[in-house]
Amino acid sequence: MPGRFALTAAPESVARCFGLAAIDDFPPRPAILPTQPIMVVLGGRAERAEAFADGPAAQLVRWGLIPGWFKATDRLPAMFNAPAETAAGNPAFRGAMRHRRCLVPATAFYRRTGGRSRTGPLSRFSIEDMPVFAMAGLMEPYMAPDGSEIDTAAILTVPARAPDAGLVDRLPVILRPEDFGRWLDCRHREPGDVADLFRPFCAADFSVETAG
DNA sequence: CCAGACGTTGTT
DNA sequence: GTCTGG
DNA sequence: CCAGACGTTGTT
DNA sequence: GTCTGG
Repeated sequence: MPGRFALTAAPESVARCFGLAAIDDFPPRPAILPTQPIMVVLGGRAERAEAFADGPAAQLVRWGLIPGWFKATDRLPAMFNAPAETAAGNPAFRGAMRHRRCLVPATAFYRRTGGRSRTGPLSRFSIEDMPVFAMAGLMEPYMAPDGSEIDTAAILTVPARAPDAGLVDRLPVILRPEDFGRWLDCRHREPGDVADLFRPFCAADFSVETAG
């Protein structure tokens, strides 16, 4: 449940990690917050019916998924995370889970740690042998009342495993490069075919430092 | 059948 | 849109 | 997560 | 301080 993450790698580095044919330049972003634009990587035409590009492509979307059926008069929901355990059946995430699974490139994410009081220190999580890593995400287009369409996204989370339960309650789903293809292939893989990917790294797999 | 709900995490 | 509760 | 508002009434 | 909206 990162409520904050970072993407400070160079654009070429991100392009290489995700097999992107092209990438727009972007500045280092040490503190990315909900409702801000985030980069997502989606599958190409072979993997996704709505895709334009041949291969995986990056685009910017609003961090905070708005279900397509939300009415303008409703309060905008702040769905910046989605619990992976129930996402496939949840009306808010169901369509995206089936048709618009994506990757969210990051170099670190932030969480409060230490007990259930949730008043612990802010900790920075990174992965030593993966300077750029991928969080599993869901993308959903939203048609605004004025006719403009904005693309939105949420990051999937899972409960921390037993050894980490005292440190953090939930962690984002992190995908390994060998699983990118299967996750992004919404044409041939249904939610049930990718549910095995919903396991967190163990906190021991992260480098955790106190952060401001 | 219709009416109404449908979501997250959290103390920078 | 789609599911649940009444 | 942060930024910004923070009023009125009401009585199963 | 605490809630809401983004």
